[in-house]
Amino acid sequence: MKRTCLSIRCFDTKPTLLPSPVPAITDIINTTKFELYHCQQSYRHHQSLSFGYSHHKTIADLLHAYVIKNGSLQSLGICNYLLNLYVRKSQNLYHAHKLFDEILARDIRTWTILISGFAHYENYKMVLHLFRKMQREGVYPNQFTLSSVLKCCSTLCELRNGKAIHGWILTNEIGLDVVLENSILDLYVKCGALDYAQRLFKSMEWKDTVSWNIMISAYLHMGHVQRALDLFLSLNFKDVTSWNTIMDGLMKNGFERTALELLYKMLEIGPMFNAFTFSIALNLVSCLSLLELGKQIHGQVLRLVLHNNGFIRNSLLGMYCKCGKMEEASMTLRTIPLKISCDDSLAEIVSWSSMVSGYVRNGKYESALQTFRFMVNEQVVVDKFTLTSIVSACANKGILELGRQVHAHIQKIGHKLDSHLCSSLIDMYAKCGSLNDAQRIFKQNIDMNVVLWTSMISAFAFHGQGQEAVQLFECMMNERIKPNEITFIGVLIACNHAGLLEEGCKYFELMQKVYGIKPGFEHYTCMVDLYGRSGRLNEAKEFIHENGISHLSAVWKSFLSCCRLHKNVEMGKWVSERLLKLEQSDAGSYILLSNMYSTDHRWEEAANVRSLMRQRRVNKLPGLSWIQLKNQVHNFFF
DNA sequence: CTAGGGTTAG
Repeated sequence: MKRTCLSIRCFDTKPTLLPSPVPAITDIINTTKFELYHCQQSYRHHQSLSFGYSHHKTIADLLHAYVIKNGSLQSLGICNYLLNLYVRKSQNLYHAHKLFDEILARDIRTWTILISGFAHYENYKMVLHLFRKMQREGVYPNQFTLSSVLKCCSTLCELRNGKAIHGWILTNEIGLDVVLENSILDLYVKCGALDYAQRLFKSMEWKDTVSWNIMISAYLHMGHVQRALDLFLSLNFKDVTSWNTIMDGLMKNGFERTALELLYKMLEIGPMFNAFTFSIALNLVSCLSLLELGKQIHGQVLRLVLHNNGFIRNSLLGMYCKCGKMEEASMTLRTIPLKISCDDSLAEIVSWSSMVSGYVRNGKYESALQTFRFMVNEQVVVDKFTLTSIVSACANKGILELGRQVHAHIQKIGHKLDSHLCSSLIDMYAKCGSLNDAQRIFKQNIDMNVVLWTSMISAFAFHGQGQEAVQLFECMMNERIKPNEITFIGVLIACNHAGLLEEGCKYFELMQKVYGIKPGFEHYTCMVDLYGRSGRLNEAKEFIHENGISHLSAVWKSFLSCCRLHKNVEMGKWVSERLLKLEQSDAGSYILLSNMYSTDHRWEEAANVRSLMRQRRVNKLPGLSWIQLKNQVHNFFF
């Protein structure tokens, strides 16, 4: 039975592979003899080799063997055909490269097939290597090779190489068509050379819609939103890409509402949506948390049978994750189509890592870890994206062992720790109590960014080592790394722990005056805490009024615990009245007040607060803690 | 030319 299936498959697929331009090969393949030979061979191949060995590959290999046997390697036409077969059908670039070396008389087509093949599989180093070799051998590149090489330079941000090629084209007077000029334009944009792009754009005789679209995306990449919008609006003819580009760019620059307006406008007067539009629309929906609109788009996606598109599926998944609908997200994940091609496998990896990060984002660490275990069992590729989320889950669950295992695993497979993974690991070791390990990772990392420094500063703050945290913060500013709002939260907490009132005030001012960061309620709470803990209750009160933050209950809670710390019961009473007005049903406020009375041995008043809680039916959730001993988690209630 | 996944916040 197996044999029949295989033969049918081979015969079925054969016609698509008929190499019509090369008569010699066509003759061979058309003979029954070859067909039989091929089927027998492929049957043997299927038995001896692991599954996944495609019939295309078999055909290319057999043809290769046949060609060598018959001495047809001299025929360039056959060689190029065979090379193309390796590149396009069997996707075996290794064999293609080997064959390429065997071909003695290579023409420009031979080079083009191989170079565009490597470009297609994003092996850009090889593309550049082959291009240089080609130039050394004195072969003149054509438009196809040039556009492959230019795409490669733009992906690698190789501005120097790109400029050299542009110069070479100009001096050798190669015919520049719009397509090639657009590639160069895009190269300059991707490398961030806006001035070069503008100069080229002005000098271009013919500009098509693609050229204009590239300029729109150029302005958006540089953050010149208004210029991009003006350019977009001034276009007489806007294609789908123009609309897609402007909406995506507006969203990424923080103008989500404008992007949404344009989406509605596009529906009314613009061109038909394509797959890109749906993906962008779904991302827009997640940014704005418009779940209902998202569901409508989901319906439309199903109606148009676009749900098998990897990008769209992942945008859907991301939308549900960001809206907190994990059930729906997991449903989307479960509908991965069976057909898995080269592009789909990446999409699948992205789907899984989105799912894991979604669980972590929504605080469902246990589900994240479960998904991870499932992935390992089912041999789904776990890459650095998934690992980063998993380490973060370990950090928040305090599971040092798994965290260490993941760290060891990363070292074993030789992954370089990038900054995201490092920050996650630092955070994990710090939260699991191993400050030394956190420090070791921080020191071994070479490319430093804000998040990395912030993680380490917070790690010190977390361990009560305020002085070290502040020192590190000073180092960071010396290195001219710009702190963000989260960095300042860490620094202010550190000042709190070390009782550094003056420094805290200094940094709070620095944040606003030098770095232009508007304080959020976390910063205000830290400051109130800082004043309060130092015993300056009146200054804390003044601070609250000066900054107009008396409506924030977190601020008053922090203030109240300071009153308890300094046994200022009268002030505490006054504060708790305000607090209870703000939040009638929050157990925490009652508990704080009652605790303050008990600290001062005013048992009766403490009991009154408790009975007030009962009257108002406010329940305190019991505290829960746990410890992991020998693979078993033990829970404690308070 | 345009679309998808990760880190820091007692």
